[in-house]
Amino acid sequence: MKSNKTTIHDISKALNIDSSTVSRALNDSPRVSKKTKDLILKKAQELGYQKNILASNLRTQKTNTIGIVVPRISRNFFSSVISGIEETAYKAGYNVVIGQSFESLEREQKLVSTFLSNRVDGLLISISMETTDFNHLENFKTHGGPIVFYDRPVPLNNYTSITINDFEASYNATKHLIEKGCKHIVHFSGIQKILLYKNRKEGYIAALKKHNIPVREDYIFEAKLSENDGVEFAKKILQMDQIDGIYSSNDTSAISAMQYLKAKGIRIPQDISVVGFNNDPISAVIEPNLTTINQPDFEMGTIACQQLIDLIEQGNNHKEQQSKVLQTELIIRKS
Amino acid sequence: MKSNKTTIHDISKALNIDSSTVSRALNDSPRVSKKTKDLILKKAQELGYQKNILASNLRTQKTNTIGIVVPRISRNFFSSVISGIEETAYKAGYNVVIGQSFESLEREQKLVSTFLSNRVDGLLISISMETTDFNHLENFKTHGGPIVFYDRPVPLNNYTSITINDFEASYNATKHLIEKGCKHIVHFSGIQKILLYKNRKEGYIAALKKHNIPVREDYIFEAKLSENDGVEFAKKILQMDQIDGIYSSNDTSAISAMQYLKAKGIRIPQDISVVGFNNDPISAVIEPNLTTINQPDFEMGTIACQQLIDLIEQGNNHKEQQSKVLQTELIIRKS
DNA sequence: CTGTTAGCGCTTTCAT
DNA sequence: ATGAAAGCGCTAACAG
Repeated sequence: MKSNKTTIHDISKALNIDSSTVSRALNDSPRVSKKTKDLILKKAQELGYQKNILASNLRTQKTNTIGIVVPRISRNFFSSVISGIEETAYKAGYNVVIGQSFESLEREQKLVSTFLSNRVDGLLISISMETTDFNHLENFKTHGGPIVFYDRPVPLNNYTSITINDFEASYNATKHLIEKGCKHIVHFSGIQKILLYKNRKEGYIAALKKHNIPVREDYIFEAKLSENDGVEFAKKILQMDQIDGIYSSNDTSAISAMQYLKAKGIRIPQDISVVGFNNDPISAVIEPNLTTINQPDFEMGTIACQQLIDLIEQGNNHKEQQSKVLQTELIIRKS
Repeated sequence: MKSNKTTIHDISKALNIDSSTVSRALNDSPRVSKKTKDLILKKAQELGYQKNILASNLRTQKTNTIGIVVPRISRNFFSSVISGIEETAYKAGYNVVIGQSFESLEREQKLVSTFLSNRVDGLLISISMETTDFNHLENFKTHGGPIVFYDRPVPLNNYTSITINDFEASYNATKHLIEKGCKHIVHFSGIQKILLYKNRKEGYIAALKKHNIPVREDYIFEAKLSENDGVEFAKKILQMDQIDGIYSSNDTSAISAMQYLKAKGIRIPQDISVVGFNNDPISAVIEPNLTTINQPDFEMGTIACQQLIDLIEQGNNHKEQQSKVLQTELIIRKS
């Protein structure tokens, strides 16, 4: 009643063919004659046979499963990445299991440990904002399987990672504002411990320097995690006179800033240009004229997943790690 | 190198204790003395032992894993439900695997079949919009394990389901508009084959009738799936004179309608009241004054998951199915 | 091309 | 309280 009891042995008995042959036939091995194969397949169908993957996995020491660790699936960027991963994984015959870290190191460690005990064949991970210690990942690599990092850069060598060229994206965004004539550009940034924000800030600064615009520390707003930061940012801006451009590399605070302004009935003046680092449709709705930096999210998923599969399937052949840096695209919306 | 080779037999040999005792100790069985238990636990730690779940699962015929089928994780409502599920599942010692159907019946069938072969202990599913045939689910129930449906109602008996009282939510939303003085209320609806939209439409109609307001078919806009429908809706509204209220039970088209209007620079006049069926922050941003129907998303996840776990753990004791209908809450934003 | 045999690592009677 | 032994269902040498 409970379970689908038909096993290869049932087929084996019914047909008087050894179970190993049945197994081979079911796996479409070339070492079985077409005749017996057909016979077996027919019988299998008839008995409603379904392979017991647990047994198969135990035997082969392979689960054909990829573990994904993601900060949170509700963020548009990440859910697109996941879709890209799924697509690639399924095509290659892999399943995926997803776990959310919710930006907590502790949860991330638990997830990785769960994936390890569940013997996923490899790991795709975008580290949490809290993650500065990488023991759990080193451990997974030694005892579990290959790891590919996506989106958030890590200060580690000998790992494959698929990231976005944040520096360049930031540089271009800032350059875009400068070319529109902006001279006083505020930058919404994030905690500098996180490489991503650091790189973006550096891109911003580089663009200013290149165009001989003085870098003013009071134009750089560094958010912690909370959304309150956005409100603070908005208030600060309102008190500043000369601002003619905003470049945000931090969605969360930018959105909350905009919401705050909107709630107050304040519109960002037309003569202030805004560029946001954002794949979320919400930003386009708040500011239809916002120029956005488009990140290749789905593509990032496909590439990261493909890399991981390559690593899994080639075994530990000491192949060189092949990290990739993807480019972004500046989407300029017209009013 | 590849795998964490330590097994219970290694511990067994190292300590000259039978592997069965080791197994018992590791599972904290009361039938092992505290002394040997401590000894074994210490050794296990020392050797970096990690249980091979695959073997354990094979033996026990249980994976401690719950399969979740969701139309798409990027929708805010669903990602909240998932968070609720995860929370409950982890607390009870279950893992979850998530699969997206992308509103396609075919993908849904594949997912369910994958979950079946992977021997998940039970299934939580919100069916795709295409799903009118339920064989894959009947099949899962017979050969796999219990199923709990969440959010989207299904025309099946003998299944547990956690849904929202769409009729009442709709009724209340419409009533709210009527009480604000609206007499010409447009309703954004969806395909009537889908029970959810049908129930919502019925709630809308019931409220009108109750208050002696004529039901006009030309006020009911039925969307297919595409976002274009929203644009059509917006255009229609612009051509109608008397409209003083909008009640949307269909997020997708409502949002696209609003985006269209916004892009055209048209604001919904203050004298038109809008109620939306929406847990998505995007709507609040588009229309800060929008009154929304708040659905208990996270809670739905916890309840559905708990129900499923109960079903899994009680076995097939023919316990009655306990479906639940959750209530919504009308969130009235003040200008 | 097919059969024999052994075993993946764990759990679980059944003895003792 | 512990040990012996069997087996979950599948796959993979190795023979023939």
